[in-house]
Amino acid sequence: MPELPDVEGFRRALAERLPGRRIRHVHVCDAGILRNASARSFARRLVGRRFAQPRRHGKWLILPTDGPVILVHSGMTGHPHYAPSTEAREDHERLVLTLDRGEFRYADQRKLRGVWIAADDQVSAVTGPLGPDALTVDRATFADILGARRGKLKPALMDQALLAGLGNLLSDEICWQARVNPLCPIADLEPADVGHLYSRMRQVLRTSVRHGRVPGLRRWLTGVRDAMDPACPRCGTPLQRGRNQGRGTLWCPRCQAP
DNA sequence: GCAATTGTTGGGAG
DNA sequence: GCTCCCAACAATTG
Repeated sequence: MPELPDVEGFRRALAERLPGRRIRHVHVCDAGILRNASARSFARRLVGRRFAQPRRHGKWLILPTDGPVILVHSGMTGHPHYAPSTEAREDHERLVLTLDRGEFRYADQRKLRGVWIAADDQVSAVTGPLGPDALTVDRATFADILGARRGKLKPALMDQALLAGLGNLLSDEICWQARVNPLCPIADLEPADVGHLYSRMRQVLRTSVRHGRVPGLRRWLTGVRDAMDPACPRCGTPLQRGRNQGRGTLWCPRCQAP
């Protein structure tokens, strides 16, 4: 399910357990999950290392050690987590690092992304270009990013190289709350629209991070988007469905008139 | 069987 | 170069 809020939840949970733990043993249950190393070299480079404080940039979870850095991208179904050694494994557990106390585990049903290893100064070579993190970007930078972009709003919000962390659900939610059409050309936005987008983005992200995921609140678009014939939670108008970059897009034709 | 799903990537079109 | 769209990746669900 991961978008930024999920990954931030993973990070916070790991931050309480991982720092200082030493890696004793590496068990790669499914080598397909390792994207830039063999199971053998992955293990060789990590055994004996000690975890430091986990970080996050957009949807990337960054797990530094006193040696290399482990990079996790959860795709749609990945779940990095800490567990006591005695705790039963989840389904689709792909990687288990036995620590001096407990285990770091990575479970992932679909394996759309996975796990990378890199030297500390090679992180961006793995992640590729990333814009500022959506949770901490300031208002002026946000406006500058949109101002420099030519096309439609939603593809820009979802472009990780522009702004890191927003996915399909969050982008729709933010546009709806800001009452801006997701397919609107950015050039047509008023300065006030950009301001609303920024404010709603902050609010949506804060609330979502508090929930550890994008919540399906009744007064949010997320609360109705899986309904058969969803209506706008604000005005009751039947919502409109579209397709954008192969993903479902949902908006209110009245509140978000193009 | 078909379509859809909250992730990214690469190729190709305009 | 920028922007956008599709197919692909994989597994499951309606």
